[in-house]
Parts: sequence; structure tokens; C-alpha cells
Amino acid sequence: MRKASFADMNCSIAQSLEIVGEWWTLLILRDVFLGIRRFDDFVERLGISRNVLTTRLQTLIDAGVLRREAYDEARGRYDYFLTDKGRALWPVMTALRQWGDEWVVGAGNEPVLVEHKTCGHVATGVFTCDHCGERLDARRPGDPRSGRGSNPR
Amino acid sequence: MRKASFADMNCSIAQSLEIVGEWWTLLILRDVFLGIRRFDDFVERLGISRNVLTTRLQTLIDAGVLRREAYDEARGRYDYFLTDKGRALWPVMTALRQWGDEWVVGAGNEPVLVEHKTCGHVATGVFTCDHCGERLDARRPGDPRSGRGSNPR
DNA sequence: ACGCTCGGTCTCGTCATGCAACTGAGGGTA
DNA sequence: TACCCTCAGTTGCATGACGAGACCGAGCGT
Repeated sequence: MRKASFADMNCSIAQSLEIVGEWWTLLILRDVFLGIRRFDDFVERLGISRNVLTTRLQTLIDAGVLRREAYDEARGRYDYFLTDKGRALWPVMTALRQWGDEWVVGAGNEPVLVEHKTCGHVATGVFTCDHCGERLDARRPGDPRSGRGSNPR
Repeated sequence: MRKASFADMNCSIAQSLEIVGEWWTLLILRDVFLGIRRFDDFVERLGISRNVLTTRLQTLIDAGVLRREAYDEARGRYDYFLTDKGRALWPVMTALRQWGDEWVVGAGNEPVLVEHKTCGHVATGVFTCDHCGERLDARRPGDPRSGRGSNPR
């Protein structure tokens, strides 16, 4: 039996996970965000097996999240870069990192801090409404459903 | 060979993925956010196999993301609810959904809209600096590294 | 000529997953 | 009493994904 696919679910979370939801994929992307570019560097930093890395990179390239560029055409040596689509995953990475910092990682493990270049402060990203700027949160358990539009199946 | 674990990586993204990074897990949580509470409803909506659902729910309970509560003690019927830790995953779900809406889902699939109750508008969440309120983005490829603090390995 | 580096591919054994049948307690119906 | 139904899992089996490490091949350095 094949592993199930989310591709036919009419839900953008399912569609997203179809691309970045596999084991290792988001860690590979984390390293790309940190500037890692080469096959063997991923293998060494992550401890991922080479065959799985090969398929994950290919999946991400096929999905348009990464771009492969030769830095030594003759020997077939490549760098992997984020595309715009890949760079747009930054909020996902940040949300995951902040959740881990706040709820998972024990004391003694210093979180990675992000400096906001513009204002110079260490920044925590917060989700705000693009309309009024107020901070957004999940609806409380008792609320009626806040979603509307198509059925998120 | 066992599936590799990210638990010993000193990185909160890896720690987070150890909990929510498995196949199916974020889709289960999406449904919990939408108000699904019961075993057979997850099975039917997701098409997940029952044994996998069992282990995923248990993992999430062990991690403190979900809470199980009997609604019919005699017959062993349970509801699954989000804890505060689980509800704190809302930015992750939102970031994934918005990425999917913008970059993955084709035209013709209407995204699920979220109404911001306070201001009454349909809201798109944006990541902003908690200090100055300016919108946050990933550093551009050429920038020096923006992370500082412990090595995010 | 020789070894080295890099970016993979191949093989093989083990683990996770999907499916479907089964279980077991209690309730409803006849 | 007998029978079926619902719900929340558990069990068994077949298959596919994963991990480890060996291997490969092109070109460079010496």
C-alpha cells in the first residue's frame, strides 16, 4: 500500500504539507535558510541518509521551492538555493521555531535570536491582522466557527 | 533501522517537528482546530487508517498538545481537545495555510477565509516585529546571517 | 598514475503505513 | 432473550519508505 497523498484534498494546508510535510523536509529548508547549499553539508549537518536527501531535494526542486545551480559545471557540483516560493516559507519556519522556543525546548537551551535589522531589536514575530494591525489568535473553544468560505476538507 | 529522531538536535524547529512533523499530524490538528473531536470523525474526514490515528493521537496527548476527555465514561467514548500548548500552534497552521493559498493552490480553489472578529474584516495574518510593528521577512540571499545566539544545529 | 572530493546511486535489512477484519462494551429494537 | 448497531480502538498481514554504508564516476591536485 502506498503512503497516502493529501494532494486531492481541497485544503491549502494539505497541499502545503504534500510539499513540505515529509520527514526531513523542513529541516533541510531550515538549513537552506541558514545558508547551507551543498549536498555533503546537508548530509553532515543533518545526519540524513544520502538517498533520502536526494529524493527530498528533487521533490523540493520539482515543487519550485528550491533551485539547483551548478558552481562547477564540469564536475557536476551544485548549490541549492531558495526560490521566491521557498523564501515565502519563512513565516512557517518562524512560527515553528517560536512555538518550540516557548512550549517545547527546556530551559538551558538558548533559543536562536533574530535581530530585526530595521529597528535593531531582537524580534519575536507576531501574527497581526493586515487590516487593523491587531494581534491575531485562534478562536476560543466556545466560539462558533471562525472560518468561512469553502469547506476545508 | 529505526526512523531517525530529531530529539537530540539543539534546535527548536527540530524539537517542534519531532512532535508535529510526522505524516498526518498537522492535518489532525487542523481538524481539531476546526472543531472535530471524535475518533471516527477523524477517520472519515481524513481517510487516515485507524491504527495510525491511534498512535498520532497518543503522541499528541503525551506531548501535551491534545487532551482526551470522556463524554461517555461507561462506553469509553472520548473527545479530543486542544490544550493551550496546542492552541499555540495556530500561527503555524495559519502560516502554512497562507503559504498554500498564495503559492500552491491553483485558481478555482477558493481559500478558506478568516474573519477577524474585532475589526470585522477578512484578515490575512502578517508576521510583524513585536517591537516596532514592522513587517518581518527572511533575509535576502546576499545578507550576512541574521541569526545569532546558539548554533541552530 | 594515484588518491581525493563531491554528488550522487545501489543494495539490503528494518520499520512504518494502509487496509480490513475483529473485539468489546453498552444501547436500541423486537 | 436475541439481534443488530455504534464507537473506539486492536490485530494481522502485505507493501512501501527509510537508514547505513558500500560503491561509482568525473575531474582535479601532485
